[in-house]
Amino acid sequence: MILGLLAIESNQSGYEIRKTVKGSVGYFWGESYGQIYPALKRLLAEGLIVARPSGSSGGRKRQEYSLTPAGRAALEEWLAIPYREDPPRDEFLLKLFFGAETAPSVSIAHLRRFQDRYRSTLAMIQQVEVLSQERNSNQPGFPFWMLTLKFGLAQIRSALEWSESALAMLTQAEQSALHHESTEANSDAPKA
Amino acid sequence: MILGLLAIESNQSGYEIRKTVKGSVGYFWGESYGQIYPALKRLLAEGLIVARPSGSSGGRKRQEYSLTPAGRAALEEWLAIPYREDPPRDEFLLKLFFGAETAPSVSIAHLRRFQDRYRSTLAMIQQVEVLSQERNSNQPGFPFWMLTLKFGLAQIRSALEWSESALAMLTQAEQSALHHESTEANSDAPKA
DNA sequence: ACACACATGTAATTGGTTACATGATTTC
DNA sequence: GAAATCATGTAACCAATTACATGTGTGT
Repeated sequence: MILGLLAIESNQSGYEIRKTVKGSVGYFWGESYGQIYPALKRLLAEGLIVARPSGSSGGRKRQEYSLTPAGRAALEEWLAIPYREDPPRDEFLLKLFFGAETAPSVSIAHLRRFQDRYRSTLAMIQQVEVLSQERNSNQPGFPFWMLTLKFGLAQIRSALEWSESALAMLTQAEQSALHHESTEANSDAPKA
Repeated sequence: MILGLLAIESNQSGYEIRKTVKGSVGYFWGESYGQIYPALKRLLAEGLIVARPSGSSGGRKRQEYSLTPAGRAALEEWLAIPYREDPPRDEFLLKLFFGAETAPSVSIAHLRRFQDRYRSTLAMIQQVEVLSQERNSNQPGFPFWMLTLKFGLAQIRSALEWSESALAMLTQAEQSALHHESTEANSDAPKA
């Protein structure tokens, strides 16, 4: 990822890379500082990037990195390797799968959280789309960036559609459960 | 996950749990033996499950596990905790994102691989759907199982749709690239 | 006789997060 | 002068895969 980002724009610092990530590949690839800085050192040691101190624009002294020819080659080599997908781990789906082992309200809460998150990432991606179209449409990578972005949009939209029907089903189930309860406990006439 | 599976069906061995996983939650939650057996030991030590040796059905002597009341409580407690999503890491999208840094054929290859995989998981899930409808439709968990399954179906379908248009775009780009090459090198009249 | 499915486990290694530590510069 | 942002890094810890190790019963 670092090599790729430096290929698109060189002379970035570790801090900057982290920020660039959040604004571009962030929704399908995240890295922490604890990952980036050691990685930069390693890449430097392997001669895939070069460092250059730069007049501290912000706070501390800052290192800017760029690709070396070897780094460029390593990037292309890596790109050609078939991607591997690691075993999926979706805690949301797992909890939903076991929904029958607990109260319906629990699953409903998960679903609402799911919707909230997806709605906000949808908004974020749409914003990135607009900004990117304004500023990057002339860059060679642009078509590919749009491709990944469109993928995200499609996935999120289908997820949100699904979540609507899922939520409808669950709230209905909860209603009938409450109804059962209240008719059963009717003779007690509870106040709260 | 183990607690959940044992809640649905008790008296399962580690080996069996692994198999059950593959046939049910497999496409959104995977575990390896190196994860399951230590976890079973830990759960046993914590008193959340109990072991009982069972007449070796297959090869070696076999341990069957079931939930204890404490395990049941722990499961419900866990289900109530808001799910957390860990940082996404989609190598496919990352490689596609950097598509402009390499030959179009590379990205096309990734996309084809993507389609192949998704088509086969689609087929698998559809098969699970049919089997589950035949055999589990009376179980209390059934509606939730269908929910997660429908989610998978929706995601895969939208991914495949997207991949068609993406592939169309890339093959077109490759064609025009080839065309350029041949017209540019026309005076040389290459044979291969 | 051989392979395959049943069955359980461990060790090495990797990959990655989280929290901590530090500190300068800009902005309010 | 406080807070936010720029900026770099390390250490502790955890989760999880992979490969290895072992062994039996069943079907062909």
